[in-house]
Amino acid sequence: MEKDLSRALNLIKRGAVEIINEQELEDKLRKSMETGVPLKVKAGFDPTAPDLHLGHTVLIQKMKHFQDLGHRVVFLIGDFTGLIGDPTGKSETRPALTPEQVQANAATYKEQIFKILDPEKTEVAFNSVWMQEMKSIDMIRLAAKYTVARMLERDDFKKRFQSQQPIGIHEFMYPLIQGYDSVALGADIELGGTDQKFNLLVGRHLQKEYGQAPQVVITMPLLEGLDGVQKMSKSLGNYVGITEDPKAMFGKLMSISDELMFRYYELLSSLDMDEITGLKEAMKDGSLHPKEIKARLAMELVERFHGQDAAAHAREAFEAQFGRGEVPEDIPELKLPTGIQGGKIYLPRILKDAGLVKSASEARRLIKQGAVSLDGHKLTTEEIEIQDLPKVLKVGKRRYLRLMG
RNA sequence: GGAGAGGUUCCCGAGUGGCCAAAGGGGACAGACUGUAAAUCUGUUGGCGACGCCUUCGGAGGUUCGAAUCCUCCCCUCUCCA
Repeated sequence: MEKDLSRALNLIKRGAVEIINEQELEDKLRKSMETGVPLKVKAGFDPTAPDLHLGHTVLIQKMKHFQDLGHRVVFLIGDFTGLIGDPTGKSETRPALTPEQVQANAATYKEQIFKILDPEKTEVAFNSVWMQEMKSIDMIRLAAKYTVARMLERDDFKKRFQSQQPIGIHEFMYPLIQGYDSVALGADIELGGTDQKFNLLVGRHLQKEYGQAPQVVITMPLLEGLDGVQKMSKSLGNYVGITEDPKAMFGKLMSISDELMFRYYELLSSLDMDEITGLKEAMKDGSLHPKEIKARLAMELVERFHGQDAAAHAREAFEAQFGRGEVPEDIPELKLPTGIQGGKIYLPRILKDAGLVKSASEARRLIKQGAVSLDGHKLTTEEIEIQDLPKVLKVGKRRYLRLMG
C-alpha cells in the first residue's frame, strides 16, 4: 500500500505549484485507500465562458490524474458566482444568465471536458442549486466568518486598494461563496490556478468554521499564452481554443517561442519529464531541430482534441504553406464583377470588402509597406490591373484571398 | 454630508487656448533576417478614392476667429474628514 501511496503522491504533485497541506493530502489518500471511499475533488469553472483553451486543460488534466487514481471529481459550474464576476480588476457587472443559457453552456463544457475526463467518474454541479436557497440571514452569517482585513490580503484587492481602483463590496462575496461551495459539496480537495489560491484558502477556512475537515488545496500554474508573457486568456487573444480548427491550432503552436515550447511540454504534454529533458538535450547538441520538437508538441496536442488524421493533415498543410511557400487550399474567395477583367481595380476597397483588413486606410499602409502581393509579385500601387483570373492576393504572412472571375 | 484629486487615442501616460489625430512607453501589425521561434534593425498604428476633408481627449451645453485645454451643469472613480 505504501508503494501505491507514493505513486499516487507523485502523480498528484506532477506540475503542481503548491499543495496545502501535503501531510493532510497524504492522510486523506491513506484513509481513502483503507476505507475504499474515493475522495471528492472539486474544481470550479466560470459559466459565462464555455470555450476552454489549453490553459484550462492544465487543470483538467490534473483532475484526470485523480480520476485515474480512482477518485471522484466535481466539475463545478459557478452559475451563481458568475452573476458576481470574479474580481479581476475589470469592474464589469455581468448580465444574469438565463437557466437556458446556463444549461447550454454546461452542455458545451461537457462536450469539451470529456475529451479529457472520464464521464463516468465526473459529477457536473451548479452552485446555484444551494446558493439560490440561501436566506439573507445565512448570507450575512457567512459574511461574518471573514474579515475585511483578511479580504484585503488578497493580492488583487490589495493592489486595487493601493492604487485607488474601485472595489465593489459585492466582490468580497465571490471568495466567500466559492469557499462555501466547498462546504456544500464537502470537498476533500480543491484544484485551481495559482491565481485562485486565496479563494481556495477561504474554502479551507469556511469548512473549519462549518465543522468540516478542511480541504487540501492544490494550485496549478497558469499557462502562459502564445506571447509567452501574459497568462493565456481569450480576452488577450493569446490562446489556443481546444475546439479550434486543427490547422489553426497547429499553426498557433508553431508560432510560440522555443522557451515557451518546453513550458508547454511540461504542462500539457503527456510525455514523461525524462523524455522532455531528452528533447531539450537533443536540441542543445543539435541532433534535433527546435522546429521539429515544436512540431511534435503541436502534433500531440492537435491529436488529443481532433484525432490522428486531423493532426497529420494540419502538419502537412503547415509544411506546404510555410515550408514550401504554397498557397493554402481553403482560403476565402472573392468574385470580381465580370466587366472588370483587364480593367483597373482599387485595391484597398477589395481588401476591405474581403475582410482582410479593417479599413481602406490600413490597406493603403500595408501596400506602402510592401506587405501585399498578387501571385507572388509585390504590389506597390493602390490601383492595379487584373488579368487572367483567378489570382491570389496575399497580405502579410498569412492573409490570403483568391480573386475569381 | 464636507474637503481634495482625477476620467486622454487598444493599454499605460504626457499635454492646461492655435505649432494636436494629440509626446513617450507598451502592445499590435508590416518589412529585413529566419524555423510563421527568439533577439535585432526599420516602418506603421482614427476614418475617408485623401497634399485635403471628417470624427476623436467621461457626457451635454457655452465662451472664442480657434478648445483635449477656459466656463456651466451632469455622470463615474479615488483619497481624507464625518
